[in-house]
Amino acid sequence: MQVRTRFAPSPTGFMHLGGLRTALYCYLFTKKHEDGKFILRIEDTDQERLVEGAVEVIYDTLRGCGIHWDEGPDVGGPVAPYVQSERKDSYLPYAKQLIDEGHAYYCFCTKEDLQQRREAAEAQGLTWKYDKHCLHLSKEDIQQKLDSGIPYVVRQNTPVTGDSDFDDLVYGHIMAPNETLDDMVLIKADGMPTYNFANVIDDHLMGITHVIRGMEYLSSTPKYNLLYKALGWDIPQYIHLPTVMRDSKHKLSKRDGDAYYSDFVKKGYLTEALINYLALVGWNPGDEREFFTMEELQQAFSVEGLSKSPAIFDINKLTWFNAEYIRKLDADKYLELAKPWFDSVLDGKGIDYTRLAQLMQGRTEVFNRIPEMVAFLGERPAFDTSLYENKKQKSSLETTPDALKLSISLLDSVSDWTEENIHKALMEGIAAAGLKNGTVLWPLRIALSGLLSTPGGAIEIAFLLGREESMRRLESALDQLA
RNA sequence: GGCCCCUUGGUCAAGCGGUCAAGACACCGCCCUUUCACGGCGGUAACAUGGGUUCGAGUCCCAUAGGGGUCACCA
Repeated sequence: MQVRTRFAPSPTGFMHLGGLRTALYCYLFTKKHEDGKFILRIEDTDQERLVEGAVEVIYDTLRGCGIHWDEGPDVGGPVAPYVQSERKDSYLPYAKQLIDEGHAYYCFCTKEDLQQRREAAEAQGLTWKYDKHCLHLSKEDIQQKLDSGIPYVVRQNTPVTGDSDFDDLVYGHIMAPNETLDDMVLIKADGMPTYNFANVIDDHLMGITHVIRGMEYLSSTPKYNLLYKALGWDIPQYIHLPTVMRDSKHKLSKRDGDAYYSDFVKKGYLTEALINYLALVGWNPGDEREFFTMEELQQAFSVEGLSKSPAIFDINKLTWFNAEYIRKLDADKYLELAKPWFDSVLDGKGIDYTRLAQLMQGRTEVFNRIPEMVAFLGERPAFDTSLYENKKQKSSLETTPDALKLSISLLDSVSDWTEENIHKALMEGIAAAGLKNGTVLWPLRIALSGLLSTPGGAIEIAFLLGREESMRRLESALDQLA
C-alpha cells in the first residue's frame, strides 16, 4: 500500500518550530516508504485570520529546510486543489449526508445562547457540553428556520453511551467514553467547515494513510473516528507527536520571541543545525549518533524512536549544534555569512576580514554574538588597568610599563607587518630581554584590546589592527599608566 | 472540574525482568596554551511516591502525587 501523509499548516505568517518538527517527521516517515507521497495542504478555513504572504512563508521555510512535498498548491497533484478554501464546496454535501443519516444536525443556537447556558452550567460546577438542544427540533421547525434564513451551524451527533477507542502508533491504545465527547461544530455559520470536519473529509479524499500531528489532537481523535465510521470510510493510522515545550510548564509559544523558525535564522542559527537538533527533540535513532544530514535522517528515522513524553526545547544544545555546524563550514562560506555581522561594527575600519574570519570561525556559536566579540577592533573599550595584573602570566602593574615599552620598540622594528614577522620580533626580543612570554604578551594584548579575553592572542590582534593603530593604542595605554 | 496523555540526572535521552542504570548538552576540575575558544582527560548528578506480581522490577499491574493536553462557529 502506498503511504500518503500530509502536513497541513494554517497560513499564519510564521512557521512555528513545533510545526516544523511535525513537517520534518512527516516527511521523514513518508520517505522511509517506497513511493510514499508527502502532501502539503493549506488549512485556511478561518477567514478572519488570513495573512498576506503567509503561504509563501510556508513554502520558503519548508524548501529552505530541505523538506519537499510531492503534492501541494503550487506543484499540483491528483487530488487538487490543496487549499481548503478552494475546496469549500466539497464539505457541505458530506455534512448533509451526515444529517440525513442522523449523525449530524442543524443547530440554530446563537453564540450568546451558548455562552449563557455554558456559564449557567459552570456556575453549578457542571462540565459544559453542548446539550443537543437543536437535535430535538421538529422537521417542520427546522425547515421553517432554514427558510427564514436564520443562521445555523451543523453539529456532529455524538453517541451518549459506549466507548470509542483506537490505536495510535506512538501512544498505543486510547479509549474514551462517548459521553464525554462534545457535539462539535462541523460547518460554521459562514458555510466554511471547521478544522475538525475539513480535516476528516480532506484526509479521506486525499487518500491520507497516516495522520501525523501534534498530540493536542489526541483527545479529539475519537470524534474524528466517529465521523469516518458514519461516512463509511477507513480510519487512517495515527501518529501523534509529543509536545515541544519551553519549560516544564509551558509549551514553546509565540510570545517567547523564539518559537519561530525565522527568529532563529535572524539570530544566526544555521538551518542544518536547527533541523538536526529539532529531529532529536522527541525522537532518537536508537544509537549514539547525533549528527545527521537530511539524507541520514531519512535513513535513520523510525516511529519506534518517537517518544511519548513532552520534550523541553534546549537552546543550549541547539547552540552547541550550531557551533559545531559553523566549525564545519568552508572558510569562504563562513566569511560570507559572517561579513554582515563584521560590518555592523567594523565597516570601513580596514580590518582583514579573511584573517578575522579564520580566528572567529572556531569561536562563533551563533552569528549574532560576533559583533560584541570583534567590536574592540574598531574601537578599544575603556578598561581598568587592573586587567594588566595576571599572576600566572607573571604580569603586574609594575612590570607592565616596561613590557609595553619593550613591545613598542620591538614592533617598531618590524618592517613588513605580517603575523610571522610580528611573532618573530616579539619572541626574539622577549627572549633577549630574559623575560617570560606572558610578562610581555599579556599586557600587550590587554593594551591593544582593552579586553580580558579576545578572539586570538596579542600577535593576531596586532596584525589585524595594523601597525599604526597598534602603536597608537600602545602609546595611549602607556599614557593611561603614567 | 470531566476526559485523554505523560513521569530515568538541570536538559535531551538509552534501557524494553537480571547492567556497578549508557551517551550527549550544560556545569565543575585538570591538561594543552601569550587570553578566550577548540581539543584531551576526569568529575558532580537520575529511575516521583506507595502498594502489589516475581526468585528478581527503572522495566509488568494498581493507586497517589506532579505535569501537559483538551473541553471554541481557532486550527
